[in-house]
Amino acid sequence: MDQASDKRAATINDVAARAGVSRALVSIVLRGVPGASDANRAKVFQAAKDLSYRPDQRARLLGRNRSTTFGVTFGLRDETHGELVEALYRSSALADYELMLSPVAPTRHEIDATQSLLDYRCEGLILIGSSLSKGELETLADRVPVVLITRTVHSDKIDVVRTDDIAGARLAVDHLVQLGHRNIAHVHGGRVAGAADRRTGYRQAMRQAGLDAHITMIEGGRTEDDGWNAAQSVIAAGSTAVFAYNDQSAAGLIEHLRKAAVTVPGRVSVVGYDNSRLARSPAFSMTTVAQDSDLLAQRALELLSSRRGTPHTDAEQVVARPQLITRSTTTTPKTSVR
Amino acid sequence: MDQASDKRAATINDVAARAGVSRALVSIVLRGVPGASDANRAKVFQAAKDLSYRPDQRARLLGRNRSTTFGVTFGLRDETHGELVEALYRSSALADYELMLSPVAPTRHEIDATQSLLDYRCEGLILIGSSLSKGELETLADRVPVVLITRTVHSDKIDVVRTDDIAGARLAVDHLVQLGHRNIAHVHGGRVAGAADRRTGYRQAMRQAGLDAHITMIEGGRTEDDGWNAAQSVIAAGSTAVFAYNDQSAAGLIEHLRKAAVTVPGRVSVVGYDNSRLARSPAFSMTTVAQDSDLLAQRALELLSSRRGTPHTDAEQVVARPQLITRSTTTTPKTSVR
DNA sequence: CGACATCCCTAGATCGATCTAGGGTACAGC
DNA sequence: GCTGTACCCTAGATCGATCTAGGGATGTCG
Repeated sequence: MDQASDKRAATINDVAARAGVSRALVSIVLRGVPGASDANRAKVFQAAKDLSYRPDQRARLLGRNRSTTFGVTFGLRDETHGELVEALYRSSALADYELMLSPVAPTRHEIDATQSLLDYRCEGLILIGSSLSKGELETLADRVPVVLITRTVHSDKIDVVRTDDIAGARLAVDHLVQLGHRNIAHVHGGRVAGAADRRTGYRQAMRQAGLDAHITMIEGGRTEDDGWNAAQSVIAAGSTAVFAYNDQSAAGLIEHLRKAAVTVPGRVSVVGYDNSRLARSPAFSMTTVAQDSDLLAQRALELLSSRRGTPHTDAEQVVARPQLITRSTTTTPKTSVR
Repeated sequence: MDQASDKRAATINDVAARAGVSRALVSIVLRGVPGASDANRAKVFQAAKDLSYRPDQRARLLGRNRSTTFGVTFGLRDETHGELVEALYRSSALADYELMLSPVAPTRHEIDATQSLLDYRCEGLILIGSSLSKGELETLADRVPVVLITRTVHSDKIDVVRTDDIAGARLAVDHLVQLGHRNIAHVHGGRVAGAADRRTGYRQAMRQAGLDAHITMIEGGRTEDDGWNAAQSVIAAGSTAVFAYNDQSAAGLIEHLRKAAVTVPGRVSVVGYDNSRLARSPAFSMTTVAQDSDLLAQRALELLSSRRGTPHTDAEQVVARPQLITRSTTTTPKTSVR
């Protein structure tokens, strides 16, 4: 009989009929707003339970334009994005927000991903590591509040929540300097979100340590492959330490160095970035710079919800402090160079 | 003026007014169904373009219960799930399906993930690597068509699309056998989806090669950590080759072996599973067994769309052929054991 | 006892689309 | 000229919720 009866799921009308009250009262009770007697409250709850009623989100969202649904774009291939998404779900469960996910992939452009979220009339957009242009971002921001995580942009329409990547890079380099390294190279991230700041931080720290002459920029990227490909240049440069754009590229780099019989950290120390699963895993146990995903997620949600309904006040930049996590891919240099 | 006017997005009424036709005609034109003159078609398209109109998905879905929206659950931490999701988006773009994503994570149980999809009244569910019980799956299947990818279950209510993991495991083992290995261990996946079949395939292949006596099961799992932790047992067992549950655990294993000065593939050959980014990357360049994500995705979508409206016919099991990809973590055994 | 506030509840409009049913034209065939 | 038949178009119901406005009760106070 189950198969026959549940052709359609129970609606609010079914619940109202069973409880012997009006549709509106059911809505009142189930939303938990005042305006119903205890007796009726109980009846409605019971009826809803009996019918295992769950409100239809499509209708609920359509009903009143305060949807409390935020759209999130993220890169399917990017591990750290996954961790941020997790953090967003954690935070949104505490508050009363619904999230809607829209992935970005080589075959799915970010602009399509955001469009799909707008089609559902999300009340706000969280873009993780966006690579949209400033113009595209502002067009979006004209329609709906937008918060960037992990990426920054100079615009008074767009809030940004990010880690201080300059400081993060400096933490990494300072750590290496304190260990005694001088030939410290940076395998950078190219045009990826955050890469510019990490380059800047690297340069600053090197200069402050009086190591201007040792500044060595090596072409890299986001992926293991990019790190792998950078290894030859690292060896050629005679570096005793490397600060990599992120953990993934650091991992590829380490693999290649070890394969070339350049031990890590024996001959070369490596610092990653993100404290991703890879860095935490005993397989790498990588010294790295951690971003506080939970904080970033929470602040992003707070910003969005504070924007709802309000007209453009000035955009905010929330900047979180990074943290160095020392593990076993860094040590003192074996042979003092120069 | 932009900021002022677009407080609300354009609706179908706005388009109708601007084109000087009825709401219904706009709907007809924009859905591309017959029943409008060329003249009006042009007018509607123009009006829609002028207003940069995009239909409201909430309303569209609510309108008629043929929603063509399929829900997808996937593990945020699982790389291969990401690749399947990508493949699903690729396939669904060709056909006319919308996908709605719902992630599973340590803090977000799969049952919540599916519930959220049902709240949007998705017309079908695609569960990637589900770990729900048969009972839970069947409860879902009573409400809406369900297709499992990567995981299997014996039920006439639930379609399954998967790779033949038994055959995949056999490919891996046969490859090692042909290279001359005899002490071939299996670092298995525990209770993870597909793990049982891979164990079975391993055992079958070993027996057929007359290697019953060398069957060695080593506790593993899905992650790099699991592979890392298995390394000691592999060494202790004196294996010259390992077939791992997946690429991630293979990667952890390889790391640990190399760290222990057990060269790969010099002393130990390793075969992974999934042909994930990790396996493809030059950092590992791993021999592995590939699943055809695009085929799986396409078949899953086809199954779901064929189920729409139709009552339960018998569930289907689509089984795809795996493919061995030989790279550089396998070679002939250096020292013939025994 | 009438005025007024409070509390509980419901009818009906509304959100923005789709779909059904039926109303006009225009043209062909008898 | 009448009927039939395409073809094009629209009014209005519908989906399932929320929200507004207002209608009884009941109680309080002068």
